[in-house]
Amino acid sequence: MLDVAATAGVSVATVSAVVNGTAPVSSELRGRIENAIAAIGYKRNAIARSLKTGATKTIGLVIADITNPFFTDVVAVIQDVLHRAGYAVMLCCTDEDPVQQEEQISLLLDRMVDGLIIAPAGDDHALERVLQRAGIPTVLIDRISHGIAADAVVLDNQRAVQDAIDYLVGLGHRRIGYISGSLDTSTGLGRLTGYRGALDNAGIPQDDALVRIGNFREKDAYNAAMQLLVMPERPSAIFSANNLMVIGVMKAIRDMGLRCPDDISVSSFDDFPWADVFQPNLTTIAQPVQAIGEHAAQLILDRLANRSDRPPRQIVLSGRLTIRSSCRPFSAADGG
Amino acid sequence: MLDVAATAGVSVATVSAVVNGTAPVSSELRGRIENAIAAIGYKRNAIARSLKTGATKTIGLVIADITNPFFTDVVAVIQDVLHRAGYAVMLCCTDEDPVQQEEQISLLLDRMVDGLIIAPAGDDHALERVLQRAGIPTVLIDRISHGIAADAVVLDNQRAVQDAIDYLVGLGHRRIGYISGSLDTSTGLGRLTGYRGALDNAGIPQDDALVRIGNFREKDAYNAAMQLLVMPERPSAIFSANNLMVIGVMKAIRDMGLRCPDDISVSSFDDFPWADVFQPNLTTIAQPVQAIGEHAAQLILDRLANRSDRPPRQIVLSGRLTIRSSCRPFSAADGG
DNA sequence: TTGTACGCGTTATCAA
DNA sequence: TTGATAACGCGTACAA
Repeated sequence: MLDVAATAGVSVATVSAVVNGTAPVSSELRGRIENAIAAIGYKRNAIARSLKTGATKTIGLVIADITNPFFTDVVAVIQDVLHRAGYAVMLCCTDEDPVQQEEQISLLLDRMVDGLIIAPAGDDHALERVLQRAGIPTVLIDRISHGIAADAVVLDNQRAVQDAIDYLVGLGHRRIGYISGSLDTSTGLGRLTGYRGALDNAGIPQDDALVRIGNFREKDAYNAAMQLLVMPERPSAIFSANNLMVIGVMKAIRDMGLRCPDDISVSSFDDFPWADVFQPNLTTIAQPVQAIGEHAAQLILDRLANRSDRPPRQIVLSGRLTIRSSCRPFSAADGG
Repeated sequence: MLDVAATAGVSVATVSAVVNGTAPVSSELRGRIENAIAAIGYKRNAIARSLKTGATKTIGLVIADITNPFFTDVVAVIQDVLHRAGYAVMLCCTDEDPVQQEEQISLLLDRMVDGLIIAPAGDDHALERVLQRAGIPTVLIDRISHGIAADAVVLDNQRAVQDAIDYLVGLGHRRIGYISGSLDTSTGLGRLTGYRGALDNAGIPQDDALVRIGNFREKDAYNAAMQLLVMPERPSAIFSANNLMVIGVMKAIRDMGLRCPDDISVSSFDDFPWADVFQPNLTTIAQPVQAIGEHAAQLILDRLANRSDRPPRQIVLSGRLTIRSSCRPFSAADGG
């Protein structure tokens, strides 16, 4: 910028004024300056700018797993909206580990991101403290941590799972296995509550042996499903609380020499783009990824624009049960 | 840092010395300073540091599509290695669009990333110029742009596709449809070359009508496959040049009332984690995503460490044909 | 309308 | 071993 000022024969203040359009400059000088900028190939140094303004125009995005199609869909939307608004986004993955989560957030905070969008891993109080000390706008997505008063966009998990289980019950299933996510998360909890609620509504007694923890991961879900499948009286249907886990469930079913939906019905949370071309066509709960991403981005943008300390907003969206062909009617006579 | 120095009763230089361990400090002062740091809750400002040192400890990662499982797998590995080395990574998506690509790179450059890892979209000369002017370490992954002399890690695309087509030919297929990626990319080109080479080796005449451009996207591939399927003498097998496109191919097959592999065999580039649990079990070319990510991260780290202008290194890895059950033997008697 | 000069939080150089 | 001070590149009062 010094160079530009020198070659244009003006002061740096004037150059700054035209670069930022912050003050009126005579068209003659503006021309000289613009020429000089083009000639030198000058680009404003965002680091120095950030140091001065205290804003990096960067926001941190923390998710559990970049390999999970649900998260990537949401990330794509968020990035799109934020980029359009002039923000860069820094993406970090926690691998569902609270320790890594703290490291990643610390990394982001070090780099002075202006805001944070987080899908929390674990209901850790550490997160609460870190966020408090950070003192920057934060929006929680997918999962919320109780005790953290922040903007959030979540799903009505309970309602969604209840719909799915209602559907299975309507098909005649009474022994429905449930592969749960980690109960340290609001999603894990909410979805399980939906399962239990549906059972209660249908007058089906709860059987704890039918509920296994899969921690939202394929491998754990595989083991969990295995335990379900070797039961003397195995369930006639299995519901998986997310997309990664249903892969594990299907592998377990295959390895046990069973077939879906002939021998066992399967349904899961989260949709796949290929769900209606590959067999079995999975009956799933599709999340409104587009809306989730847009709302999350908009919430953080609002906070960034209005420093006002108005109360946190929580946006609750609905999932949509998408019925395909992985679930079969069942009657007791089918054995099992 | 001023505050720390004040409360510890020392100069900022001394504080800096203990924070960075850059100069020996008497244990007494060190103690005072560490206490002061703890008391104040001081955290070093990375922005100011970057302004001074000229390094942001951040590297930019540019891919086409965060929704593509191949890219996400690679990104996960790269992030892991780079984080471990103390670098943050800023992820951007180009959506296969050279214009967006230039914008995203510009965004990254503005923020003074120390290095760039790019999966180029289009063989654009613009990229060459941008990179040249950027003057920072760059490694290309997946695709290379001719004329850009940079470190790169790519696949032997030609060999891999040739293996797959050889396999189909061995099964008796002679009319093999090919859904190509954009021919502006080295991958699109290399893979098509593999297809043509395999045909030549087998003495099968080239039929341009069997080659359709799908631009690496599901929707375009759907249309391309449709054109193949309505041909009077439709192909007995289709090869798709990537993972997104094979979904489109399968949708086209379904919409035409055809079945795979009964009516038509299908194979594709890129593997899926669920490929052997959902039907048809796709025969694919699996890329060594772990190795790609590790090499890419290592190359950029090397460049960052040694400013030496040693010649660019190109690492070429091999794909692995993974045979499942989406391809059937074919004889002319089968009709078609 | 334009220019001067200071400060943002660090690090690096040099002198003490 | 420690401290004073000059950059790093930019924005912005304030003065002209």
